[in-house]
Amino acid sequence: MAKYPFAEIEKKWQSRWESEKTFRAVEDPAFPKERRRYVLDMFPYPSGDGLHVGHPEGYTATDIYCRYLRMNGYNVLHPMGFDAFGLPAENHAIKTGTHPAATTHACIDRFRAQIKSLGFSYDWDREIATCDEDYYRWTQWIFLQLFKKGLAYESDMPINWCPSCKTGLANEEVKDGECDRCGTKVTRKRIRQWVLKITAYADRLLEDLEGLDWPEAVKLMQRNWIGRSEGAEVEFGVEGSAEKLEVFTTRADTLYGVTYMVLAPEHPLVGKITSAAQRAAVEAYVEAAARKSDLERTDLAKDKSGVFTGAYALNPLNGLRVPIWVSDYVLISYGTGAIMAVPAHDDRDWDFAKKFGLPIVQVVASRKQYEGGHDFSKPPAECDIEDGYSVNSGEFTGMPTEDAKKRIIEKVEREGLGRRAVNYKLRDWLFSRQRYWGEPIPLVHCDKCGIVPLPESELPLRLPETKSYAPSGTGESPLANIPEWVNAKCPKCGGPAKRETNTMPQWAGSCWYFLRYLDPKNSGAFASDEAVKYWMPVDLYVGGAEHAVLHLLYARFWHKVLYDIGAVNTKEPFLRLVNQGMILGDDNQKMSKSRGNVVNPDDIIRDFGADSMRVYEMFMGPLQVSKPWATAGLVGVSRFLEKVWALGEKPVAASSPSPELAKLLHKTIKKVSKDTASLDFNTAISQMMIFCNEAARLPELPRSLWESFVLLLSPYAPHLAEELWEKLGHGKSLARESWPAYDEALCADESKEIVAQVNGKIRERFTVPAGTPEKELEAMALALPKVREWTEGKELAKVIVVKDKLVNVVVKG
RNA sequence: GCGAGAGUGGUGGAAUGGCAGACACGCCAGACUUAGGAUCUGGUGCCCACGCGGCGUGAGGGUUCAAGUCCCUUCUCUCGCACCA
Repeated sequence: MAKYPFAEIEKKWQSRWESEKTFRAVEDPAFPKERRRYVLDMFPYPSGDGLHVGHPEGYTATDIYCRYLRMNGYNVLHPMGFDAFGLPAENHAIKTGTHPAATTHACIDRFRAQIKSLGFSYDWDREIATCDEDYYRWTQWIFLQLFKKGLAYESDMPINWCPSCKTGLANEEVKDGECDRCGTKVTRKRIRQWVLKITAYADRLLEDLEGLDWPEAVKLMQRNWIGRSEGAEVEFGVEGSAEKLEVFTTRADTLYGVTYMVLAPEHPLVGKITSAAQRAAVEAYVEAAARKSDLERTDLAKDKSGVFTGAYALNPLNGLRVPIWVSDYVLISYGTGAIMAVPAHDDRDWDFAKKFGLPIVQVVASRKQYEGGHDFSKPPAECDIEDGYSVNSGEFTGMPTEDAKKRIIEKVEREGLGRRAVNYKLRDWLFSRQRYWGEPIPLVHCDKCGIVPLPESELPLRLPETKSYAPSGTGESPLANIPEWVNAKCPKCGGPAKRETNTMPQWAGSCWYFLRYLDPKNSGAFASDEAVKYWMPVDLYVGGAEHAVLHLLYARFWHKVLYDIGAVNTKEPFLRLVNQGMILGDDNQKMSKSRGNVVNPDDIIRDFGADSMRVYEMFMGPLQVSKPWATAGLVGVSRFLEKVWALGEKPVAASSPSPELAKLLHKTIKKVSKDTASLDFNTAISQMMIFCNEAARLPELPRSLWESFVLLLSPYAPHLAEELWEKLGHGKSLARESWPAYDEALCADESKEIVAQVNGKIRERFTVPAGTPEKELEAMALALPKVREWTEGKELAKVIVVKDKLVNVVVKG
């Protein structure tokens, strides 16, 4: 049998789809809202390496789903674009002097061609690239809205600095103390930065997760990242000083157990309260801590360090005098940067107290201890962080932890010593990068007027041309070296002003790209209200799990801001999220150049065709799990498509199929429909293989049977299916043909094989008409020779009958 | 350390609490051929005194007439977080 001419067929149909604009999406009001779907892929960063077999996995999944939806009468928006600002192009520019735009556009062209070679049904008229002026104009516009709402501010807090990328990083971009991008150890650096107040949206970002159809794991990661915790801020007096020491605690019930206080080394009070005797030691400690990177600070987590300040704090509840220490186990960036230490009920405080010989007082007891008359005047044997009953706690002694918390906070509030408070792990988003290849931040610094936003009419603020892309060396972006660009007029007073030289991080463009697809050519707005209303929100968003917090949290934040200013109509951008699993190398390891296990989609398409590539990637296993690539497995899928092609060469008959085959067809339609709708593509393909194996036995194919099958196959192997459809005499693409319907009655078997079990073990099988009553099944089973053999001489305890399935005879003895 | 998920043939993987291993790869045998990753037919979890008997879903318990599936304990792997008071 000749290999089917996939190369020819695929080229033919791809160019036909393109010239006929088969997959153009139009905002046709004839489709009611519930008949519209927005199906989105996470757009790629077009790297110089080209497409990876991991990319087409998600893209194939959404493509199959979209094709299925169209055939089921949905109007589908399915766009593709490019996340095009980013460091690799800039680094290449530094080395070679090539403009990053040139590099990027070359990469985009390559990516686009590769993506097109897989025959995806994108509406290419809506393609966008985040580095295009026409696109980043609106990224800048959104930034200005954030600025105007007071959600963007300058700060020169110490930031995470990647010495290799020569740029600041958001907390989310630091993994294990290393740069998320290049793996370089992150250090700390103080430079002026732009920061977005994402924390102002913390509660909403948390609450609105509830209604989303997202993987629980991703929601959990976001919840943990936001890290909301409820507690109280309590003020401690400082002995011999007017200063107040404020701490945040979630365990107000342990206030009587405070035996010392700890300030973060960066805490402003450190310098003020340190005694003369301790000053030298404290200063040395603070300096040493400042020199440590975040990684070093967490590396030393096991072994606590610290210095006594010589000062004492006064417990607001019991007046007890406790020493104030400085230690880097307290973080300046969380809560108030100071803690009340309760070593009896906090592991970290326990370790610290043990190391420095500080007192430990038990104030919470387990029920057992409490009722057993335990002696609470002695220090406890171990640290216990569980809830229980308050002890050694004055008027609160005896209360369960929950009550004690509430009552103590009430008392603290009543007496003006503190207040109920909520804290978040989430920090504001470090939004500026000291790089060239990103969106310029559309602000100027004017001596007279301060920070002034550019008028919206002056957008886009274009990146200037330059010869040198190298960082300025001062930690500022290369833009700072271009005086013609930096020196500008203040839009407010007309006086001299300097442009902001920081650029935006790569996340900026991807925060809203799904909105630009709605109306990509609009020059008066990022998208028209009509387009937003027509398509939003995104019904299905498919992409890698690596974006679980970063991109998805940032995009949600921007979307909420846009919602607040009335620019979009939904609180959340992505209704349903699916993470495709990673495709590993055939050695079960992550694909990487250094391991030499990378598979190039171009090679696969050349040797086996795009349809084989598509079907194989879907046949490997469930979309959501990681699975290793096996070219041997691909061969199996390729053979399947060859077999389909061979079927297409059989004569087509007007006859109707045999009842058995008709039944198989209807079962196949049912299973493929259900599994495609639920993205269970692997089992849908398996069912089509079963159908083909049967159909291959026929000398000729009944037309109705074969046409239905070709339509079922078309979302999976669209080129092959189109060709077969044409061979069947149809002049038009099958992309908008109706999806085959199945007859439920025809799916049911009229006879069933019943399993006869004795004590749960299968002893015999027999066939009966479907729907045979339980009573009859029982009688038939009991009469079987094998069953009689195993039940002989034993007492019949009971018989369980499951209609159309089994009879289980339970005997004793 | 904490949190989440996953462990099924030689391999990828199927199984509303009801026949474990669909489909595919690989392998074995045969047919047709004589080499462009061919096609077709049959077989293929393990053990066995091969009697259609026994054992089998990481391990150990439990619930149930019936457990890969539900519950408890435990081990291993993957991912995420990691002094967040």
